[in-house]
Amino acid sequence: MSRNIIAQLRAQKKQFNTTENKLIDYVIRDTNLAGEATIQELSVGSGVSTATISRFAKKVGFDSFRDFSVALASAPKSATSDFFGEITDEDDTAAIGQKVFAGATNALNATINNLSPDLLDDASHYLIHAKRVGFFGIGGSSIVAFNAYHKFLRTPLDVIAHPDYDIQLMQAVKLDADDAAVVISHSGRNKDTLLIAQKLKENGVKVIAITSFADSPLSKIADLVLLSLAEEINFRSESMSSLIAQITIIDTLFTIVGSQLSKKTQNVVDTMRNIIEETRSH
Amino acid sequence: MSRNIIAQLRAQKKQFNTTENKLIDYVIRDTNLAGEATIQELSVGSGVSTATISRFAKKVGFDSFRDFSVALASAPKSATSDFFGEITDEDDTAAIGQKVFAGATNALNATINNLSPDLLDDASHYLIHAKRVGFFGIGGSSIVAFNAYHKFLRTPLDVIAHPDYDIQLMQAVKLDADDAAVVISHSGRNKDTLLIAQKLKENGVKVIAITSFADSPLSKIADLVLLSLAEEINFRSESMSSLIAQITIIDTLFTIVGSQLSKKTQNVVDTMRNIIEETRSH
DNA sequence: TGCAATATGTAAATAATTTTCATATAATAA
DNA sequence: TTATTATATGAAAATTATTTACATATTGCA
Repeated sequence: MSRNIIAQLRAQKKQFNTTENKLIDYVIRDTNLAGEATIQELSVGSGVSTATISRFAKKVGFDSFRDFSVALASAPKSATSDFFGEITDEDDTAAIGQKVFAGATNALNATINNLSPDLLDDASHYLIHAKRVGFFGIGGSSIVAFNAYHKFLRTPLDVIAHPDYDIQLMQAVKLDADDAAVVISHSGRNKDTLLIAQKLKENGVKVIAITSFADSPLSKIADLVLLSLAEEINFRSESMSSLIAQITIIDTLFTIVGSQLSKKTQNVVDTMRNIIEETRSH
Repeated sequence: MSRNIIAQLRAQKKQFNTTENKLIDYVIRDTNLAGEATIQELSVGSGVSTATISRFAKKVGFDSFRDFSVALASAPKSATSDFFGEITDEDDTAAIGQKVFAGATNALNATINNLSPDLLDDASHYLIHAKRVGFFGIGGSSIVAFNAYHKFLRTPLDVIAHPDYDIQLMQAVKLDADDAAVVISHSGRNKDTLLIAQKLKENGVKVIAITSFADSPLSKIADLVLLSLAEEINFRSESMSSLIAQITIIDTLFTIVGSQLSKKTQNVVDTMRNIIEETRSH
């Protein structure tokens, strides 16, 4: 019972007559209400008799109105919509928690739905074949860049990163056409970040941008853009959720690169993980 | 109708008697089937009379069995389960991307479903009323701690953090009973982290732990534990997803603290954001 | 325009659900 | 441990919801 009855009714409106479309319109208008209603309530609301509704349910492929009703109730809702929205002064702790987490979940869904596997393939190809890989980001994005550096240290790739802008700029200037860079910026418009990207571009470095805006200056400079999407509820929540998406894009690249390297890489991962990451306290 | 009736029934099994739990078990075993069944079918399947089922529906807060049935039909399915699993050598780029993002999404859902608003209230109370707040984490968790520091710099709170273990230890030793600390560790067993937590505890600092394991040594030391949950597919993916959950817990605390402070705080946030975070390139 | 086919709604027939009542079970007090 | 009281359960009666039959209205075709 995973068919989406609403999508089906929308697509097939032309195949039904006037009375049936009266019912369809009523059901589509408020699917939640329709899914909870008895056939009598639906009849009063739509102006179609219960007998016709019963027949309609059979016509669209159900054994009974009851089965049709179940399909309405289980039709996909717009995900997490009840808890998705701007945090207001009236929100208590539970509501704030739900909204922050819903924002992050929606950012993840939006981002993966937009990410092209071909772009991911190209990006991981750049990383694997580069002599050296640099990760760059300013402000909040420096945390993503440093997290990326931290993760890719576990691969055989030669990677560099630094939290300070001045040192990032010096690192960028020293990279050349044999290298690759991942430049991370939520807006894609930060002046310092753009200067770094510009230097990289001038040196022929392959530039992978991770940003939220496809038409930003950073996207125009980059050879390849991976979008980290987040709903624009307000600026504060957007950049928080976007950071979650950025980190998960890095995780994905790291996993793809790891998967495409040899079994020896797996051993390096295990060994370095044990040394650096966690040591049992016994 | 956004309540998750299955999660509710699972959480409240202790509040029901033998016959009622017979019904609950039957319903949980196959929620899809139960959502489509008439009360008679459910009675035959579960061995509970239709009269008792009708009463049970009212007991758990519905007006009628029909409404209960609708709730079953519209209960959330296991999110993105089709793509949730271990990354294998046969996975192509698209599958890897889906699985990494599904792992992150599931971590977020598991974490928010377990987070108690009372605990969040207590944690934000500690933070707001502390003279100074320190964020501590080693290895991958240091990134979460530094991200937290970066975010809470935007609040009027006096906050400290440092990526190096030696300096974190020195900072911990200097905190006292007027202060609060957030200690972040995925496993809750890292020796360096535990030493820091121990020093904090000895000094009477209020310790908030963010960890994935409720019965870890860190949880035992802490005054308050916020769990960052992630399915244990394998160690690598679990700690990646757990980091996403940790960051989102920090985001939630930051938002709650911000919401509980004055409108003046909002202005501080806006001003500092413009100065530090992003500058338009024109 | 007229006729045949199809659709619709009312009402009767059937199915599903709720409530009542008698009995069983669990909890409590002596 | 036993007796009493309170509560739960299921069978059956009462009520509500749904489907189908039938009469009439509407649509499509020649």
